Amino acid sequence: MNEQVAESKSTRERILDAAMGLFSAKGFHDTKLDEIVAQASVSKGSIYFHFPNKEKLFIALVDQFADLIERRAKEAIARETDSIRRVQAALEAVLETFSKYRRPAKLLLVQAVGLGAVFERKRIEVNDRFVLLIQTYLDEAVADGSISPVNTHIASHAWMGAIYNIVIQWVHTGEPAKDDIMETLLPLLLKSVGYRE
Amino acid sequence: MNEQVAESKSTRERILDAAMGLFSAKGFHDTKLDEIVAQASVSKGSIYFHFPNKEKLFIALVDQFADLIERRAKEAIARETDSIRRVQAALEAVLETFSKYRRPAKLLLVQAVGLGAVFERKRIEVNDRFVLLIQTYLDEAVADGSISPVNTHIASHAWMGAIYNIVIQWVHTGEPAKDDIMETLLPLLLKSVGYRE
DNA sequence: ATAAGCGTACTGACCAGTCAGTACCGCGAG
DNA sequence: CTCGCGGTACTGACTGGTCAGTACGCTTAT
Repeated sequence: MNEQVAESKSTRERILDAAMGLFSAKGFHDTKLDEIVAQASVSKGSIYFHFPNKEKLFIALVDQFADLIERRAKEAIARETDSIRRVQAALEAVLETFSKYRRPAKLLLVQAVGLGAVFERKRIEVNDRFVLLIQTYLDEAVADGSISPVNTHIASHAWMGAIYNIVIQWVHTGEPAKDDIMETLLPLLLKSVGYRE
Repeated sequence: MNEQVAESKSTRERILDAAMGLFSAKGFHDTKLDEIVAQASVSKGSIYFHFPNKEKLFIALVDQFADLIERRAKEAIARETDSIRRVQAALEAVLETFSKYRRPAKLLLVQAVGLGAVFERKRIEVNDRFVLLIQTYLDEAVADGSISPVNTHIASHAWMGAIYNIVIQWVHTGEPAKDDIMETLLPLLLKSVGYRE
């Protein structure tokens, strides 16, 4: 079987863990492969056995976390039927997931920005995935009259930005606390599209 | 005199111009000093005469643009007396300046992120400058009753994020058009803190 | 003269990526 | 059962290109 004994995860996982820790803390360029080698207690060749290059290793981490967030959001949405509650549930799920996984959050929101063209496209792709998700349910909410008509495309981009910046702030300073975020940001976003609770 | 003939700006400016073009398009790491040398038609020695190193050259560009934005915002604020109109004027000025200077906008909002610790601190410093500016006048607006009481700290961070993300989107795709941004984003932000026009 | 301003050729540290080799396992043939 | 075979997972010393930064020299203005 491909079971591993308790003290040692699979090599691939050890690499991913170490890479996540280092990339999220120091960024892509300031993290040397040799540091990942040391941290993960694997050999350099081993990294290149599991990943084609440093860039793809980084992207694998981004994808992994983006998938998780999207899955959580969709699960939360599936649990609700009312359109405005779906929006709310998705927001909660996203914030919940970000705050639960601080290092991946930093990787996705900070360290994945400002690297070259390849990463740029990735970042936009991930961003657009979430924006589209929000927009779908905002449109639904407009259609059934829960909120006033707005440009939902701009609104959803604005929402993503607001969420990102608050989470980035939280990632760096630990402030504001998770509960404060939920209590302030959620109503703020809902009010921005004219929803009265 | 240190006047230059019409066709050639000062060397320092030519360096800054070329660096702005390249950094904003390709990012910090993907821009080679030799490319700046070629683009600016100056020598490498010349760059190192005017700037201590590549990093400081980049930071000089960031500072230059951040200063410009802050100046424009403060000018706009000075022209108004009513607190809510001040907030509005500052927002307009910031968006106006971003949309007028697309390349510097990309430099500040995209390329200055995800570089190492040094740049990180710079980015946070700049972000906090703007957040504080917004927060000051939001607090004023709360105090005089123009808007309902909210956590203005979180609100101003959320606002910055919303603005950033819309501008980033615009920087990449040219969409949404400047006027759409003004017409949609401004009311959206004001509504988010409970302001009724 | 002398120094600010600039040009050019050079250096050398750094680090992603390579590759020849090792360890170990399951499997089918004799 | 055991021996050869091939495949997978992994090792780590080594390489070679890249590029920020430097040394040093020439000019022109004062």
